[in-house]
Amino acid sequence: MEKVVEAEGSDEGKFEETGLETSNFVLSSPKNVTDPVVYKLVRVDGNGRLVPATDDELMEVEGLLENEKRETHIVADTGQALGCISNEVSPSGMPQLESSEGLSQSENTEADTEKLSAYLEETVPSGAKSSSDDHVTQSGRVGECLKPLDGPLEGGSSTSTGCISSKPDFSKLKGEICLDNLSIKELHEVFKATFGRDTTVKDKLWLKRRIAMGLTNSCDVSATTFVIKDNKLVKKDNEDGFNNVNLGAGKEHLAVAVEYNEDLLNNLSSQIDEHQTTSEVRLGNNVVENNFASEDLAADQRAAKRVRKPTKRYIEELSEAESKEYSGRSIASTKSIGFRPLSSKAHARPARNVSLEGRTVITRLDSLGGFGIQVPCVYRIRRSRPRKNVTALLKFHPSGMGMTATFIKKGFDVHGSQMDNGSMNKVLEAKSTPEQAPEQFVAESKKETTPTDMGQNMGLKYVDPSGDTSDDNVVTVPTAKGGIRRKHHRAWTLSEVMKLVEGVSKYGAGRWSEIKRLAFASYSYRTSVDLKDKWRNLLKASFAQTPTDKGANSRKHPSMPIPASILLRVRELAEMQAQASLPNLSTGKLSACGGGSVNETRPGYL
DNA sequence: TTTAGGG
DNA sequence: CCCTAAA
Repeated sequence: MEKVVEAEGSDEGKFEETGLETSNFVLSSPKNVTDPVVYKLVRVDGNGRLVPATDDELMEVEGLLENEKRETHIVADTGQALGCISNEVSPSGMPQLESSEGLSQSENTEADTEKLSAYLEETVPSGAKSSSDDHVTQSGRVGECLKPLDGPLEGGSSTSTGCISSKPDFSKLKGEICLDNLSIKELHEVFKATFGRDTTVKDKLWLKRRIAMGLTNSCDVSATTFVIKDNKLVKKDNEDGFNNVNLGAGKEHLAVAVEYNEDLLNNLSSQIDEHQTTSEVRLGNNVVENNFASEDLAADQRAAKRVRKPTKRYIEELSEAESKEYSGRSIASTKSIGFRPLSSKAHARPARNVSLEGRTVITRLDSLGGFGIQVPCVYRIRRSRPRKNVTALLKFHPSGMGMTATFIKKGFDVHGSQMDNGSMNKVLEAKSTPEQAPEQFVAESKKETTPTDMGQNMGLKYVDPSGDTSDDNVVTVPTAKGGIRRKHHRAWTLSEVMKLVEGVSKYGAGRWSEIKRLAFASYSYRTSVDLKDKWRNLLKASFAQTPTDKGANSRKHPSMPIPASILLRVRELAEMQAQASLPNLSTGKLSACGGGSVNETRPGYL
């Protein structure tokens, strides 16, 4: 808190490049951060010059920090809203926010997101960085980005809301869930029930927040007490009466310090989530967790993830992830790298382009504040089907590994230089599977909006906090035909199940690809087949277990107990559809065939 | 490519 | 979950 760092030229350049012209915002260059608590105090005045914050400003900022700790989420939210409004008002490409109130507000938001993205940039040395970076930045100033941002906002909640109407009940808690009274162990259970994965985090607050996020489909869980009712967080303290005035404070030359606040990160990740594609979303989530870890809350959790060491599989997936996930954004990222001051950064972070989704932890050597510091990075590796080519390749050439390695290495170097390797381009093209863009989601959610209880949760953005951070267990199963096939297992989270149920209710069972596309756009894993299988299982479970209501619930460990409410819904849907399809066919046939055909079916019985 | 069903 | 036949 005592350090005031001047933003680097590179950052300045970046902002200019990205065309930011808002009168003032705060820069952050986490690179210089030596202590994960806060940082960067820089003031920017109208002409874009950077001025190191003075001690006075520092004090001022400290005051603000107090506020921010509590109100950050609100600030961000209102800022968003404001941004939307002002953008709608002046869609003419005049993104400037005019009212002084609005100015300072959005300014703050922008600053926050900016900082966060900067932080992300640091924490997530991936190609996604620059794009997400730009994205966020733009969303702050250009209207176009706010639109897609608005859509998923509704859609996200709409999809999950419908089915949450049956509250997730953890057998112990009905209706109202009060996380405050739970022990850590209980919180762990709830956590698992909510996200389908275990956590080793022992921090109650963290758990509560996380769970609350999951249950409320919102990131806005920065309250200090956690009582969840009707999927909404009941806050004891400060009501929403707080009206975004406080922070506005109408400071033209505002120096804002941003701490590594969970709220901010959550908000950011949610914002990113809005319009980023899956992998980036994952990154966001990872960052959140990672950050928590850096706050020594989830250290062990991270440690758990670090266990697995890179294997052949890793290499394989690595290369695949690179080609598959990286492709879409790689263009953009290289582009942005192009106009970036220079790749001194890039050199500092060789791990950057390894893989967007890599879950494997790589510690990269980074220079933070002049010290060489090992920064653990969590990457996710895209789950993928085994590639026959690769395995074949590896079999044939003992050097197969080597090849793959060089391939990857190229990925490293690709950076600014163009990809000279034709084959690589080819791979990229071939493998590039542009994930379903948010737009689709938006459109869909718009037209699918049902008048039910959707409205209330409208504004809440849902980030499946467990989402992609959960481990994917890869188990190798020996197969008869000599090969060994890998079995990926990814526990279905409650939210996924709910999405699925809702998807089925909307589009009907059997239209898996539709459901996958529309309701699971953000889950790049979960193929339509997966959905189908899951539904099949749900069906089985619902019919098998509904009679004895406690069946699955009493069973503790086996697998995540699916809330009875959901099973009920499943059964209803199943029956509905059974009756929806059968009568149609039978009536059709009967009416068409008339009485003549009666004999054919069951002559003896009639 | 997507679905359905078996393993 | 994976695999595969059929559409």
